[in-house]
Amino acid sequence: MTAQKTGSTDASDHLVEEFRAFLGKEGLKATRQRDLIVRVFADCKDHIGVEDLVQLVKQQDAAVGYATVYRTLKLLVQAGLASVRHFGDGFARFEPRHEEHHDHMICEKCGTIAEFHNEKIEELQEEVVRSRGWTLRRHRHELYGLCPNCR
Amino acid sequence: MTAQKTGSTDASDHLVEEFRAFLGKEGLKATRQRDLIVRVFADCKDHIGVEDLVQLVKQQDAAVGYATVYRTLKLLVQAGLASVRHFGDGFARFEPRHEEHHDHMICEKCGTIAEFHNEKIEELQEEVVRSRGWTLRRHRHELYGLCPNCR
DNA sequence: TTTAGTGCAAAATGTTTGCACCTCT
DNA sequence: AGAGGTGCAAACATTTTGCACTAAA
Repeated sequence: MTAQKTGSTDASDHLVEEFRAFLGKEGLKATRQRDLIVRVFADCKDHIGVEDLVQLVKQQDAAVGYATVYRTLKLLVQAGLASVRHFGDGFARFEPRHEEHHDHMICEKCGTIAEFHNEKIEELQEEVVRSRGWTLRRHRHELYGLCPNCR
Repeated sequence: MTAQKTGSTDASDHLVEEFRAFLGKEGLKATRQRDLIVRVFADCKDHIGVEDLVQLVKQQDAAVGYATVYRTLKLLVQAGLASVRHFGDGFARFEPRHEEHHDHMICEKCGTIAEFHNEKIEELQEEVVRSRGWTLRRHRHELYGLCPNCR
């Protein structure tokens, strides 16, 4: 085998597996680059931007280009294995899809991103939507403020 | 006077007034273009994109350029008279600042945008943030789904 | 061997900016 | 007169795409 597997973990192996399954099902091909990108993506911190991800990937294979990373992330999202977020700073952030849904708190000073979940809010959202005759498919709920360190 | 005032309303006159006050206070100048842009902005439907706004403005003065519209909107936001929203479709939407805060419901099929407000959700947000030692400055809460017509 | 993927560079998109000229104050 | 504004086109930043070449299946 020629592909390196530096930094592989259970989590990344698992995501690579799932992604390969998706590719197979869709008649798409598994490639060295896709495996690498997905593995790096699975192991890095959440809410990573493409720029940062490319840097990490290039540490293991300098030949991988932006286009491939963009294309792979798009496929991951289509596969339901990742989700995109736009926090209004101009570029997209990606995170592996978590089992449990969560929303985000963003520190406007240091940029820290934390996660939160509140079941009551989720229920109220449903209620708001239903009472107006709409159907809820997804939502985005972001709280911007100052984290404990920056207050 | 040379500036046209087609379509002027109480609402638009009021916003123009406020904006002029802001400009004066900041040592900036009131201009024909700024008046026009603000007037059109105040009278059109909420959540307008720059593209659409430019079209409306050009109907009254074809010489006004994109740059001026962008610059004026930025000033309006700085003045606290308008706010920007990014709904993830790539371009910014603007709306005049309302007295009462509200959030948005977006139809994923026809693009309709409705507004909602739920005080209980607002309180729960505050609680989430406070319990983690954060301070809430602003938030974004968007519900994506299907409107009654598109279900 | 056929179909899809890759890397590059060019294009596209939404937004900002440099500059010569114009216009408020 | 002088500070600031405008319109244009060029610059930007992020993301997408066309194409010749390469690699899975």
